Amino acid sequence: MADINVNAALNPVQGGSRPAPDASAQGLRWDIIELLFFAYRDFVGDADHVLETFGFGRAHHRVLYFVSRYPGLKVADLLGVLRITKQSLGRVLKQLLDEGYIVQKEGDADRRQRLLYATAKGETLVRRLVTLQTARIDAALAGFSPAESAAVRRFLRAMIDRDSPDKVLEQLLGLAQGVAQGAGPQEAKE
Amino acid sequence: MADINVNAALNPVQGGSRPAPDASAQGLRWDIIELLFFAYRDFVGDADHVLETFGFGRAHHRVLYFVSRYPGLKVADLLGVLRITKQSLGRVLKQLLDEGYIVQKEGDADRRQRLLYATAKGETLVRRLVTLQTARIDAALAGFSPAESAAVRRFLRAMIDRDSPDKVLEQLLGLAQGVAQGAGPQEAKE
DNA sequence: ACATTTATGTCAGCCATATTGACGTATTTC
DNA sequence: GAAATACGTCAATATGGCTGACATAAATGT
Repeated sequence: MADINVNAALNPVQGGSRPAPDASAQGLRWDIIELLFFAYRDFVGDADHVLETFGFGRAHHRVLYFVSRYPGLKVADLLGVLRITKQSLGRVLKQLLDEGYIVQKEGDADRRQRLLYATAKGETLVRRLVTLQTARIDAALAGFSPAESAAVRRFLRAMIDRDSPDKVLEQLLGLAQGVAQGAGPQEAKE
Repeated sequence: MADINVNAALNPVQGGSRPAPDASAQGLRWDIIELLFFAYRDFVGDADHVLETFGFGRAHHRVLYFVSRYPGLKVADLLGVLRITKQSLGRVLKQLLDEGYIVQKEGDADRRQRLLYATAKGETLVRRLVTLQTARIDAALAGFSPAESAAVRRFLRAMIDRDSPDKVLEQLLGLAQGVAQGAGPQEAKE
């Protein structure tokens, strides 16, 4: 019933058939923009549902995820990666510490640092979330040739700012692809 | 200086070299998960900067975008697409109406409906944002063969929930790929 | 040794965006 | 005429960002 009107209205203008009023859609990537929006929405949605049952939000997820993935992360690094302020991080981090998902350890060389590590409890939750999201990714990549999967990866990598003020994670993404060993800031300079 | 410690800590554990404490990382897609996070962050970041100068946020962007792309969208449809509540939409939509980016028209068949349309002013802003994001996508896809681009698109499509309660946009995504004409809810059933 | 810088934490308050619940109003439908 | 629908809105609340200010401990520089 409602569907009748829905369908009447729901023909995308720009990428579709109509001549498009003003400038038409010269080479604009409406399709990919939209696909990214929905893909990401559903991708994070997987985790959101689980997190809700823990009384956590996306902020907790991001913090716990990166701490788990990069054990010994400094608070400052985390701030750089997440691009949020100390104060914003403070709240969520405190919760994760209080509830035993993360622990802090004094830095060896620099005792001002509070290096962050996920506890077993934290690792368990992260793994659960990663497993969920992996299932979606696996399903999406089902039937893809190695070349096609590689193309997807290359695309995502190329979508990321190279020249960002991150320092930290941009290097990590250089690593994340397979360089894993060398700790140097080389590579990933396109 | 800080980089020394950074590099010491920043070896990803799961996908990397270490044996990984507990379960190891059996087939988990850490890399793609991370790539998606950063890719999306930077992708929406493009628009965020522009929107800031207009006093708008992401919420405004999403509303304006979909109204522009699917002229005549009903309020209820928009709520379904964005997955937010009427109240949340209300504020943002009111601003966009007040400032002349969007107009409402009574539905022909059903005069209770307020069909939404972007004004020229609204279209201009949307186009600017889409152009920005298109530039990033174009850059990312530079040098991709048609088959590789297609793989990227297929991946993104496959990441989206098929069985979602959206009705609306899931059909649109069926359309968005090229079916554009038929208004039927067929296709895209994997 | 003392001053400065750095790494971190924290207090207080603000803003944007989301939520739920309740209610109002016009319009369509049964 | 009653009920359901499409939409708007009021009020209260939560989350996750933000800025500014200030505190403490440890490292660093002169």
